[in-house]
Amino acid sequence: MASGCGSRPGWHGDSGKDAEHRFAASRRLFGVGEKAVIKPRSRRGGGRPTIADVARKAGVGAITVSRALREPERVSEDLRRQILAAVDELGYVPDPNARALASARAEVFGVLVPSLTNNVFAETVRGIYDSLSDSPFRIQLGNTHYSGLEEERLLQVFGPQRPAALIVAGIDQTPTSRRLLEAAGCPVVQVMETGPDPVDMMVGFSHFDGGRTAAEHMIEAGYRRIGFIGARMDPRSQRRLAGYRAAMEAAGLFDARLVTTTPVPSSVSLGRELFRGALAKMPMLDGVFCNNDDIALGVLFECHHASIAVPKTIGITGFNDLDMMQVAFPSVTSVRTPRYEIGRRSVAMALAAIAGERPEQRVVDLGFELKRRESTAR
Amino acid sequence: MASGCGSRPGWHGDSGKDAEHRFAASRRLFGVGEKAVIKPRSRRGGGRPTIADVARKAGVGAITVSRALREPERVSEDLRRQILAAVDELGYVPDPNARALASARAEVFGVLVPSLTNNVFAETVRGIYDSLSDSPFRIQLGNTHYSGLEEERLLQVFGPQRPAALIVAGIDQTPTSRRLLEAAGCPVVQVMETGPDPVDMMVGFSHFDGGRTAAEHMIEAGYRRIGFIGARMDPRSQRRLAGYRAAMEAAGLFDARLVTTTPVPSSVSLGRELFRGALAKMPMLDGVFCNNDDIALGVLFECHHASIAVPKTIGITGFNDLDMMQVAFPSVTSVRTPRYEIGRRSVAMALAAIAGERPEQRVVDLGFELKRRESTAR
DNA sequence: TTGTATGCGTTATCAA
DNA sequence: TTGATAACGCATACAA
Repeated sequence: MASGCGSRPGWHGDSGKDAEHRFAASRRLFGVGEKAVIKPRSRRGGGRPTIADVARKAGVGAITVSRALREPERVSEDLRRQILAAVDELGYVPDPNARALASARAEVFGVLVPSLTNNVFAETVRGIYDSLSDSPFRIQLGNTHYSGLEEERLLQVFGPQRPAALIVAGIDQTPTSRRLLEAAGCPVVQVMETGPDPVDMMVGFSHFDGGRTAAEHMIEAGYRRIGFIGARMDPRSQRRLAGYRAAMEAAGLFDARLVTTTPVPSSVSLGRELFRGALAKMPMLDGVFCNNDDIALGVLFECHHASIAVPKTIGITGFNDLDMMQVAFPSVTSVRTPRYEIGRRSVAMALAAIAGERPEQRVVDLGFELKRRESTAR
Repeated sequence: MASGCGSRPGWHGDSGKDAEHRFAASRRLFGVGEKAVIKPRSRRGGGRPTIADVARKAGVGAITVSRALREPERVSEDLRRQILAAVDELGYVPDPNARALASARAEVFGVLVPSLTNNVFAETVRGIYDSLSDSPFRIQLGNTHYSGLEEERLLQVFGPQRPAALIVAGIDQTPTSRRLLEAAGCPVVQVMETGPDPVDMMVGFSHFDGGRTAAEHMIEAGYRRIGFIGARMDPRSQRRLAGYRAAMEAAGLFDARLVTTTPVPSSVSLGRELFRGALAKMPMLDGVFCNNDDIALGVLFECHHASIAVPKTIGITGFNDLDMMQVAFPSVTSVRTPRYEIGRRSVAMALAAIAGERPEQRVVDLGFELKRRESTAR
């Protein structure tokens, strides 16, 4: 039953015999029995001090305590000192739930990403966390699993929380998701890509240009039969492919058989497999532009296994420029993307909007940078 | 100012001229001006339907709606149908903040991990998300950055939210953190490691055993001067090192100069560097057990660069068994760790505890598995 | 099985 | 600058 997979316990289910499990027992400490002898004091509540306790101790009204904490400058020096002392002494911490209920705004950033393990999003999320770590804002992270429906569902869950801001990956929201984002009544930042018609704000770069730049580089380096290998093929990958295709067509080199894609999630081992398939299909391949660095690494390893010379026989270009690409043997050319900075910037923009500032630009393009390395140095 | 770094805008600051920014404008739609002509209807509130609206439409009491949603079996078929219809029609979604305030329990899992980009934790977190995705529980993720103080701070922030459960990485909490965890009044699961004296529950495996197993394998394979290379050196890495040392000492092979560690965060490029340093220090090294797979991959690449034969001249063993290890050239021996399953299991245990079930075992050891590959096949 | 009264801890409103 | 009062939206306790 505690197998972790398969059947899940019911959420509200018959709470069984509540054993002497630690916290279950601690629940009984509160007002449940004994029929309150004197005052019907708070039936539940965990004994934590409330704003009223602080107010009493400081000899002021509750609202003044509230103000002293949120807008110190609006409370006189004297009272502020007293209040802060009482807060300290009692160890008072405001209840975020009560606060959200009363103010109709939670100090929460909703963040929606398609994957938690893909380094690209992990880095972006890290940027968001780092930027918010010493702010009062919490983060509500949602994993859409690259699914528009999941995204809608999560947005529906996030909405009622009245988040202070929403950060979502991508620009291809479903109509329903767009409506939900617009109805959220808070700043919205679409990240990873730039594009027309932002819901509110955008931070990212052009994946089409990234793909084109990579392909152009390989063409310039002398490669001609350059394949495209892509896994997952989410909208951004599709645009990288489109950029690759544009470059290839401009050079009169495009051939549909050069393209190998799959909706299967990306991985190094998949990269190796796809490359073998591509090679079987087009033995005269002399280069590959990969969807991302994992795929590129898989290609590189297959070249080693099959004793294919890199960059002589096959040139390789990746995407994202993970740390390992510069250390690989040979080092691998890749397109460096500003994923951490995208996270930072998205928060900065949301924060500015929350503060009522009008953004200088609603759409921020952070660009990318081609890193030329040995794998394409013919 | 929107630079994303450096000075941050004040959180409560003078909200400036609130421009015609989209959401700022939408705020004005509500009761602020016009001095309510008829009834002083809700001053704030975003017009979203409340439980009272549903109750009215369904012709029942609010509490019945509440029950119909949380414990459907306690409401008659008829009413339930009517209520659900009204809910649908109105698009009613319960306010989680109000719910948390009223019930003194938020449907939130607090999750504390030391890193968001380290694949190990990313996988664990993914397991947690997957297990909770179709439950009513939200996830509050905190990044401790491998700092005990950060952990304390985050726990202090999580506490007042009254989370339904807390999942924290590691078993080396500071005394303060332990106190906070014990005072949380909810199930607590320490993950990644097993050990004595759990705060409440634990899911993981023995890193000491993992390190020892890896070292023993290399010794059996015929390696003698086996180095240890470790980055970050968090408590778990320390224990892996201890396991390695135990095995080496048991075989009479230990030498302090074989150990190369650094508190610097792990990366493939760092692995390469550390290995060069180790080799400079101990040229007769014939094998290395790495802290993790990133380091191992860096070692492998350096071997390629320096034309060192693997596994002949140098044997390599990694830790965690990332997908790429089996594809690498040569494939790399590694210790497979159940990180995703740890995430799943931790949630299952927490959920069971929430349901009042007594755990069969408070400490669950999910073990690990040594994957023998070419890199140690002498 | 259903409803009534009340409280959860905080902030908005408005008057002092 | 400060405070009394009334929400905020929902769930608990208890009665019917």
